[in-house]
Amino acid sequence: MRSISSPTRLTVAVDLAILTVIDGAMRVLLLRRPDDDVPGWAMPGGVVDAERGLDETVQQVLVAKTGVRDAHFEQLATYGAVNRDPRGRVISVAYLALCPHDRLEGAVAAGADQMLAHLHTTWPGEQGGPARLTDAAGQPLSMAFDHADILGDLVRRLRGKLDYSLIAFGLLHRRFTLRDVQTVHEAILGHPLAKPAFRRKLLSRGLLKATGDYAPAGAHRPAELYELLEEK
Amino acid sequence: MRSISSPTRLTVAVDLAILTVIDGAMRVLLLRRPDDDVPGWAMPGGVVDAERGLDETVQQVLVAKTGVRDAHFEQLATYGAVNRDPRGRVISVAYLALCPHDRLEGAVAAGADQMLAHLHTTWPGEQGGPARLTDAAGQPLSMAFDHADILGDLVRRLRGKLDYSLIAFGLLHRRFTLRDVQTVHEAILGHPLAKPAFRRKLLSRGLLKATGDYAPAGAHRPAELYELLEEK
DNA sequence: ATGGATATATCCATTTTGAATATAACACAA
DNA sequence: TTGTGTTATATTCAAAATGGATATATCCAT
Repeated sequence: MRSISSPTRLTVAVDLAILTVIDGAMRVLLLRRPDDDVPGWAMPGGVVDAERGLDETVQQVLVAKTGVRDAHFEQLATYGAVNRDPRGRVISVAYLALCPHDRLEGAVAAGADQMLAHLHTTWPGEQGGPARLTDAAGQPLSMAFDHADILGDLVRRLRGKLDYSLIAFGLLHRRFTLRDVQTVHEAILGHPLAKPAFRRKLLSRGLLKATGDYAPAGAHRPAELYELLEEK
Repeated sequence: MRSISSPTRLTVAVDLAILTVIDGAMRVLLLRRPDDDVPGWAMPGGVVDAERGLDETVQQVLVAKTGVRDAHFEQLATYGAVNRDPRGRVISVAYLALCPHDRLEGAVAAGADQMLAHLHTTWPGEQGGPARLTDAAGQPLSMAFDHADILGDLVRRLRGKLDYSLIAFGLLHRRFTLRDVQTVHEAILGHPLAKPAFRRKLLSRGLLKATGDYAPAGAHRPAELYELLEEK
């Protein structure tokens, strides 16, 4: 068996969009780049080394930055423009990781060097374009590299897959109300949905099982808790 | 600005699923691996070098292997398991390239070392799993690397995007009949479609313009030729 | 008890879908 | 010229899905 002679080798990194929904708004974990480095905010990431697969590297970064071990993650796309990193050629494989908000809020303290930024789009539906990231005060954040483009691609993909994938449930706890699911859908889509139609379509997917228990509520009727059926 | 000290560098390749539809069947260009190399059939590909972006590399491979310059292509996913190439660590970014069949048949002569293999699935719908590749006689082909898995992912993705993307039109000429579009859809989905419903839904997308010309036909009514409206 | 709030259920008109049938245009042969 | 086979195109109808509005249920606070 012939071995590969002397091929070009490049730096390969994974970048993680660690996503959650808080108070009906998409939030993504961003880290501030060091001062003497590429300026701006960026998604957490790490270089892929020779002994680790892509998924292993993602899991490692996820645990290192958030402490969360069991988040659902999936690959988004790979970005390899020659000048996307001014320090040198880096191929970045972007991943999405989904997490219920309290898991992240517990492990990630907002500070000067990291935050759960608000994630918006300036375009409707699945049109596409860069995302807009803002801080808690609504001020726009300056993004490093092509990370605003990557996050724009992410939102477009989320909107497309929302209705036929289990993405929404990765952002919820094991048990949730139908309203919780609707809130997640509205946060991702960026517009409100009609409640009866949403509920009907969600239940008709045959994915959910009513538990018979009810969420603690305020001065109103409590909502029933559902959970995902395990598919075989 | 700090430069990256001594990060791990890996071989990065692009692999191309060059797809077409011939006589109602999906076909993909495969090359036979050299005898002293990894055995089996594989998609054409090339190593990404430091000065070329991913898309540039794809275009280069496409022209080198087929002579086709204006095929539509898009990224599928990236495969980076540690042992996917027995010769060493290679990160493979898989791409889909779409081509009308006569463009490929003209440039790619079927032979002992390359062929337009038949591409099937053994699973229905968008369930997922490896693809099944066969030669002109229907004999299964032994695939190198993880290329059967990649092609399975490709088919699943195609089936999901077919109804709301322009994928089908990348496999057709500039002018085509509605039946041509249906044939492409049926080839990708792997099952027949009802003609009136297909036609109604296709036209209601508002993508097509009737030309007033008709395709030469045999002993039957000729079909009108349509073309894609240019979107702005 | 009453009212505010939210969950859940029901209803109805409209649109979309699936499936079947009818008509049109062409080539070829009797 | 006329009939027949074949495929394209048009029409029709019932069933299903959808959007929107309204009604009812359950809880807490007053």
